[in-house]
Amino acid sequence: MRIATWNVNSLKARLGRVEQWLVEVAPDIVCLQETKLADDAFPTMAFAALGYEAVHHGEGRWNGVAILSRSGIDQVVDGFAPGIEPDDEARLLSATCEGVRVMTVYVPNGRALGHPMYHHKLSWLARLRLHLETLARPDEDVVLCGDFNVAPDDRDVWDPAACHGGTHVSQAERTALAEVARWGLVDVFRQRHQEHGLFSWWDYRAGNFHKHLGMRIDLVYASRPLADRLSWVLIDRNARKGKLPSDHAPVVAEFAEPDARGDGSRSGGQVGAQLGQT
DNA sequence: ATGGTCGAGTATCGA
Repeated sequence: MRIATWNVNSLKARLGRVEQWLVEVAPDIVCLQETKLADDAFPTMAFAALGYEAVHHGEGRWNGVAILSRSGIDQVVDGFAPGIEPDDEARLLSATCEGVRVMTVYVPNGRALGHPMYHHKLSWLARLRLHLETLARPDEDVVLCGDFNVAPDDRDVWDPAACHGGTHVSQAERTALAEVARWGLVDVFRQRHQEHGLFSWWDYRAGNFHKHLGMRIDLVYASRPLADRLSWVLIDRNARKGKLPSDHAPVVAEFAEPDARGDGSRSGGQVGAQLGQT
């Protein structure tokens, strides 16, 4: 089972590239973020034509998250589970696809340390932990993926000194993210690849992509039973290249079937951390 | 990166 996550930074602006990428990569399940669409503008038919059922939780101008699946979608929950203080923005969507509990998230950016939106971000991550506790169990197959707007550790930024004092790297954000993971999730990319400098997002400005000034903030968290079946995981840096790219690259993870071992044998050997290193 | 760019939408704001 191949699961992907991609912050597309406007699905309207990106639909052609997303369609082409789906054909090339053929994921079974896709988590999208920042569709920036209202639900009635979501391109359901375009995805159906490629064999995907889709659910979308959107609001219009900003945010917006979606799940695509080749094998059905049930038990859909928009936003936080009942009983948790609701989010008035469309940043979270949960569904069950082929026996896997799938959650797509677009965590608030935070703007600046100490800004009201920064405190909102920390509270949002605390509520995400409650959401997991409410909707899933760590001994099931659970995947939580998306744009977390937090770089989990210093290997995930180009220069920790240059980033110091900004959002995405503060101890409070990292602790809040670690609390989410402590529910019972593994960052499968970091489990498989330990090197510094493997990024999923690069600012559009100042040629940062070409200078390799980025961050790894797009993450695939899997519950232990699923993480134990990881065959390979990579960042598709090629999707950040060329005309009108998103500022994020997709992350793709392949998991073996439940009765098989995730030792990479199904992939025919070692698979690297990135596509398109140059 | 304190912004050189995008995408929203049409003046600026958010990332």
